[in-house]
Amino acid sequence: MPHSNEITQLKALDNICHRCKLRNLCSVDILSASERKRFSDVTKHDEKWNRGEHLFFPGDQQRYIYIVHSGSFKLYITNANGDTQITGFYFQGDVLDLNVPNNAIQNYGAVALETSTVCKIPLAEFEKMVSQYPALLNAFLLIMSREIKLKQRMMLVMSKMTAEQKVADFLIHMSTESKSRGHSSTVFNLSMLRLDIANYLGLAIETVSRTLKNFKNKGIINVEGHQISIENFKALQSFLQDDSTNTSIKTATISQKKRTQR
Amino acid sequence: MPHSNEITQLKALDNICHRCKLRNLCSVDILSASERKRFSDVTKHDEKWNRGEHLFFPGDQQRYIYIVHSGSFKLYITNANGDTQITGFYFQGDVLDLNVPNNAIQNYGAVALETSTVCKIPLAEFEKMVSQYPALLNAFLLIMSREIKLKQRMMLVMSKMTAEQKVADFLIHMSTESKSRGHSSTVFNLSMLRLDIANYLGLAIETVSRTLKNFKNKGIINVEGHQISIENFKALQSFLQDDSTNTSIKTATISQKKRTQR
DNA sequence: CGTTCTATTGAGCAGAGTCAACACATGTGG
DNA sequence: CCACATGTGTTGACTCTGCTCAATAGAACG
Repeated sequence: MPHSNEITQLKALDNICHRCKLRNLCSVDILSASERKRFSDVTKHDEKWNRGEHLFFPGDQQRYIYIVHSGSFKLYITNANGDTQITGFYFQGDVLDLNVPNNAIQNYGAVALETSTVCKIPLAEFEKMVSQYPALLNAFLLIMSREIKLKQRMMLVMSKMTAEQKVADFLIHMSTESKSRGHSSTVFNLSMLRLDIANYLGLAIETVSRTLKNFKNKGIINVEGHQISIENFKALQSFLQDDSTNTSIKTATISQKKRTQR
Repeated sequence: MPHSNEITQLKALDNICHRCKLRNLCSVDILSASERKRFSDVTKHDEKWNRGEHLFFPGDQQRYIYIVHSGSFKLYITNANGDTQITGFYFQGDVLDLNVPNNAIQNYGAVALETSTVCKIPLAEFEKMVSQYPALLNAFLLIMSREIKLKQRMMLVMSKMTAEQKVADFLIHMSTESKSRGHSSTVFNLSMLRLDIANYLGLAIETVSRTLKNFKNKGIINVEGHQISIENFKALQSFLQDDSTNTSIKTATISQKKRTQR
């Protein structure tokens, strides 16, 4: 293959990968041009998944690492009882399933929340590359570390927050995610169902519905189906603050702190 | 240094590290003799920590990886409000803080639950070794992957289980941990306080106390302070099973399934 | 051997779950 | 293109688990 052709390909690749920004492993910042070329060659680009389709199932033997190129996915685990717990939502540029050692069987599944595209890299190839290009190791570590931190944080959210706080925290989180991808931090789309939000936060779906309504009535947010706009960001944040000093919109609700720590 | 001397040192090291078993990075199975020697040289062995002392604080800049050699630790995170959430307990052979990229500031702390000893490895040295010895990468991946899985599982525990189920699950978990270290799976010591258990599971301390009492009254466990013995393992497990088909000891309690999934 | 930490026990309350009915949207096939 | 079915979301009424408050009892430590 002539050299000029490779350059052309690489430019096209950069064009595609550009959208994935810093979370993407083949980011321009991390790898050299030749490394990227190698990466690109082993990657399957832009495969399409429809809403509700599984990227992979619990019990599958894992052979790929997935990078969300457009759209969104939910990750969930199940236990012996068939209870399921959504453990995270993944958007453009996020990396799925980095944490499964080669050929291990993962116990979780991933489902598209809307029409989405992913790039996938064979796990074996990826591991080969990690040992060859030390620059990758850091990116790798960073992603897994981020994953652990997010999960630890969710443990706190689940055990220490009231329903109101959980939903407020979720909206702030989604806002931040939207912003970090160059979109609006105040107006965005919740691609997941109310049921998914409820499951993720450890609430009943009715509670999520009521809480959103409540926020809307107070003028803190505007919500029409899956379309969300945050009208008063500070009010949302104030739900997460403790206590007494709280001068927030909170009117009737006697905002009682939840649980455990006294 | 004469060769025979190195051999002697290595034997002594193996003797120490033997206890750490498979979770330990310097395990005999993973590294060659020379690699182990190198590892040993950069490791500070067997430093002692008393109950209540911090191995590290939230906000510290991380410079070491810690391996629990004896005793136990709790890991916790805090948020802006000062709420704390215990995210895990760590015992002999467990690796702490593998997931923090070099020089990053971690947002969690670790506290000794009893008099304990740890080996510590400078993070920089460790990363150097990972890039040199590919065998380490796998061990590394495995540990982080295990960490993520545990946290994901705790999300499910916290959002889907009743208080009774949480405590039952915790006891089974502790039993498994004890067994995996070559100790008894039925008689063991809970080195953490009731408060820690409660915090970890997202319960009030009173609820933990009452649930343990309840299990004791039913003859499922025997508990005297921190000393636990499990009298009826199957009964404990049956709390985690769903439903109707449940032929467990559960007598009066109308065992209602919790939350969300219908 | 008192002081402080930790754990137990009881009483009462409320946040959020369950159950149930309905509303709205989307999609499918006759 | 309408009728029906199905999936999703909202709202109301009621219940219950597990939290809060409070008081006391052990353990541990200096």
